[in-house]
Amino acid sequence: MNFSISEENYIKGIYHLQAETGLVNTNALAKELNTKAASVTDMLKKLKTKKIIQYEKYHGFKLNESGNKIALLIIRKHRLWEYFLVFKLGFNWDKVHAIAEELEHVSSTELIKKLDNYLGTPKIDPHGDPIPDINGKLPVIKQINLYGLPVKSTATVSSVSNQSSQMLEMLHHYGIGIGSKITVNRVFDFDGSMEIKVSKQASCIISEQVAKNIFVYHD
Amino acid sequence: MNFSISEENYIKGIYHLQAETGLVNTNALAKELNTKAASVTDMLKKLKTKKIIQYEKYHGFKLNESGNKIALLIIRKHRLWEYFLVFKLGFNWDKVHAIAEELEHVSSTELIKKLDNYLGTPKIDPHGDPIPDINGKLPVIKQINLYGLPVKSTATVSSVSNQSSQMLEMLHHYGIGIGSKITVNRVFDFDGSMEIKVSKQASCIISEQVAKNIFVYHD
DNA sequence: TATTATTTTTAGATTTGTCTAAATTAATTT
DNA sequence: AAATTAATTTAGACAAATCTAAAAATAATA
Repeated sequence: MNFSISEENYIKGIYHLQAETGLVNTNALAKELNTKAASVTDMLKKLKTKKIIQYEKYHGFKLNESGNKIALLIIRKHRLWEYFLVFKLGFNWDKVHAIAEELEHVSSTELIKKLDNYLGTPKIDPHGDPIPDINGKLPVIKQINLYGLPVKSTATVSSVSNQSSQMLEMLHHYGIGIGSKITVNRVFDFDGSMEIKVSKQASCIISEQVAKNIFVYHD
Repeated sequence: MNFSISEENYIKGIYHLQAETGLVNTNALAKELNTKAASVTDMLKKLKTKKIIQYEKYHGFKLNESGNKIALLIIRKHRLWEYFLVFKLGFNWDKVHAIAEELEHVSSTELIKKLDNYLGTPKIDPHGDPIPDINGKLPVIKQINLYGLPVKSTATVSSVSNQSSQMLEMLHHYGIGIGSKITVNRVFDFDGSMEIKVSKQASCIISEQVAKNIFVYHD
């Protein structure tokens, strides 16, 4: 079945809200999509006839199985485009959302297949969110602490627990960001500092404290 | 000023038709855009109030100066995306038009700036059509015959005069396509055949006849 | 030039997505 | 449990883009 851009935005909106609350209510979705409750009700009727949602008047709604799959495939497009914008075009990760909102509605599935391949089928987007696979399955990403990563092994940065500006400044200095590939060269027993290699940069040394705030996953 | 996707498509349609005939007529544009004459008339009124076209009822229409610039900037987006699809994602050049039709309506100008830079500001798209610059100026491309290209100089393939399947088969064998970079190593006086290097492939030899059907431009 | 044929425009309807205001249902309080 | 408040839906309107059918203007031809 085919969906309009507006329908796709509603599906995505429901997906994000139901993750938090199970059943979604009209006002919440209206707020999420910057629209009015009456518009939401109109669209709910349409999505119900298209058999994408479970919906009882006055009693909330949520995506059904096929609705969820559609949502995940839209999110897949969104996150692949974000990855492209950041790691190929050089955008900052905080500037790409609005552009990806537009790109995600380009319909060609062949395009997304080739884009995914071109990017090396990444598992995580520049914000640290997992990228659903071609079947709409979210990858299970075992995040481990960088400090626990064995010497000589390589992993990808997926999140950072401390989001303070001081921490972000450090990370920027070391050239570490979500998606960076990190290899541990050695750990110094004296103070727990680690010598690591970030992507294709020269090796550097980070403190135990910094390492413990960085989470990575094996590819 | 902002334009809807539909308005952009009309502007582009007028641009392409006026190149051939000067003034465009309603039926021709309706055919070009797969729509009805009445719909065209409606849109013409709107484009006239937006001061994009010159239009006298019953007497044809064409883009004015600002209309032309808008058209060229849309065409710029279209051709940059086509270039991306072919040379980065690996699409065949004959499969990319429909996808670029969608991508060209993504609105971010920063996106196009960065895409252009990422692609190396190409001057010509995979179909051999020139790519307007950031100001909507079409590059003037001096096409010269590959056979006349001096030894040791490099140029980019822009078009092929013989489009027969036999010719295309040859070009495919040599890995030559629109956009390929060709360096002339030497020319054999005996039969006029040329030793050339195509992009990053190993050198090969093509006949004078083949060379004379290939047109290139200096970057 | 008068008539016919073609092209273009107008008038009015349709679809999609949206809105406001009023009505209905559900939830909360007294 | 009745009254009040909040959430949701309905009714009806609107804008954008499209269409069909009819009217008007232009072009072609006898």
